[in-house]
Amino acid sequence: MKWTQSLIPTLREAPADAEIPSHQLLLRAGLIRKLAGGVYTFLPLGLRSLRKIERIIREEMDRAGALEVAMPALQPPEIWEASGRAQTAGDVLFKLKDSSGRQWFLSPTAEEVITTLAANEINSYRQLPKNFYQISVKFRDEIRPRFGLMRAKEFIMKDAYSFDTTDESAMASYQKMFDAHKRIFARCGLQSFPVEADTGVIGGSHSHEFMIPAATGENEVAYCEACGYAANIEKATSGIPKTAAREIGAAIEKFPTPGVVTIEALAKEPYKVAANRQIKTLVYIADSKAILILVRGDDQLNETKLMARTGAVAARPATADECFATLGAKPGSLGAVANVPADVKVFADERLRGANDMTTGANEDGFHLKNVSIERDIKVTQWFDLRTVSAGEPCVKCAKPLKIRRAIEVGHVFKLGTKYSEKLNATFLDADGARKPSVMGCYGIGVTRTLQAIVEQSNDKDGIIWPLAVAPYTVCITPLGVAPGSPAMTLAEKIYTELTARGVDVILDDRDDRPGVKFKDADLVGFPLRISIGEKSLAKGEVELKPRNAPLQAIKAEDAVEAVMKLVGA
RNA sequence: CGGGGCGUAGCGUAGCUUGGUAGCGCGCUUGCUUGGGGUGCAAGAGGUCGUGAGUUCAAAUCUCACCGCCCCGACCA
Repeated sequence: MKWTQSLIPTLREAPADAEIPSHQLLLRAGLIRKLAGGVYTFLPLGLRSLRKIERIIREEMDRAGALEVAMPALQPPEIWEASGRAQTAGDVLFKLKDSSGRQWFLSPTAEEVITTLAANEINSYRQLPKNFYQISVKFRDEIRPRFGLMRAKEFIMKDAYSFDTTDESAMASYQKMFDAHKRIFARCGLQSFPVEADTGVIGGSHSHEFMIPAATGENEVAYCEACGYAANIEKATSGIPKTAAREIGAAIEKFPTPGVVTIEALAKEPYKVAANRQIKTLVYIADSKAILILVRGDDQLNETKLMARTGAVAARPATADECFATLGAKPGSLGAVANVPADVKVFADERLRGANDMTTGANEDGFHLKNVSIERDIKVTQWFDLRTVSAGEPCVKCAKPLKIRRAIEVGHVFKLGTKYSEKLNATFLDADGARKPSVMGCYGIGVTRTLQAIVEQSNDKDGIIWPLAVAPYTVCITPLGVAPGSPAMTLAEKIYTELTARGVDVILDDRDDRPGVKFKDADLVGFPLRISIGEKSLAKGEVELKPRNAPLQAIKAEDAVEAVMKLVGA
């Protein structure tokens, strides 16, 4: 490709609405343009990288035995009603009507479609296991599109779905996909790491996310450098000890705390009740019903755990009015010792089990209770792990201190079990003559997000640094004069032709611009290799080979093609 | 949806407080110049100041509504 024949609209300055480096660079290097919030056009350069990522994905999925299919983006609501997700995932669904008034959903994912297919086409254990995948545009009515391609309303996703006869076989399919994902990200030049994850609205029992460490990531990951434990903060647990039991305290005592509505205030003079000796009482509205949650004063509730443990589909903190209606007091004086209505469930964090000598709200504004023993004085409906781990807590596996860092989620593998196959009748006749539901798994990669994650992970002050495998062009040839027939241009075209013939992606910067402009643009776009051809070095029979991430080296003009071939490993 | 901020040329921005001629840098066009890290000079083109209403002799500027965009939170590949 000749530069002047492509469209590479580089920008000196980043558009004001781009916040993070990768988003700015994708815009500045002329790879993408925004059409609307969360909706982007891929320009020629951006599309080339995208296609290379897709190709890697296809190769690895095929290698893992998955079968490529193409499912419709337009999906009938009935299958979503059947799976139950019309309600649970309703908020992200783009809904539209055709001219006859019939409703359709735009596909945010395809469990329902593939399970329907399996229900119709798979009848025998002899046909299993099977794994289907596709790479296609997905639509999600994201509450808040963000950071360019990172969270978009329309994006490209690879989604794969496995069907197995048994749990053990399903775990093997899961492991295959887990390994394939790992290889895909490695081949894209990404440093990824898998973490244990919550299963969310997709459901299922077992799940890992593939994370790319990045300060701008939307996820927090707790990990242990000693033993390798790693989990999304939404899922992570730690080996932190339970609250120490003390000598049996005296009877409960109510004491006035006028104006005290925070843990911190109660921890200060004149009360001096340490946060770890307080019980924090939270009122949540879970699926329209009030529930109470108890965590230690110095702990934070983990809402994802709350939803996962209680099975709630939607949960939010109660408003002050709702708290008052439930317990007769406002936030700041809430407690679970007295005045808890019989139909309000009380969920307590495991760390509080056995705790005594605790202080909590009295359900009377301006009063707290002390000498509370949680098992004696509070009717706990159920105990769960509900707290959020923090850095420095002992690892659950090896007790070394955990660390926490931010990361970008680029892939997610789930073991689904029979949730969908049962609801959508994806059953098969087993060797024993029994009809059984297939055991499923699903495996996603955010392809457009992966593209941006690569840029986020690999850039410097001058621009993008593309890994070889996913660069829009591998080599940029930069003649410093472009007059037709000039020595530099003639050699540039010769090298261009030879490299192209040998299967290397080359772009020839034939713009009649000053060298500085061309160098800056080549760095900004981030081509892995640049060959500069100018009169000075040409006088010595040399050209310059400049890897994007390594020092420049002068080489004999006639060695240029071989030198490139060696570096691209072809 | 709750909270915060912003909409002026392709990009970045000044002007708005205190109403009166829309300005700058980059980019673009033309000519000359320069020619190994965003060359210099000159001449140009490009704007219904997000949209609508209101106040006023007069609105980019003040008021209201709407739309769009960005950031923090809930969502997630």
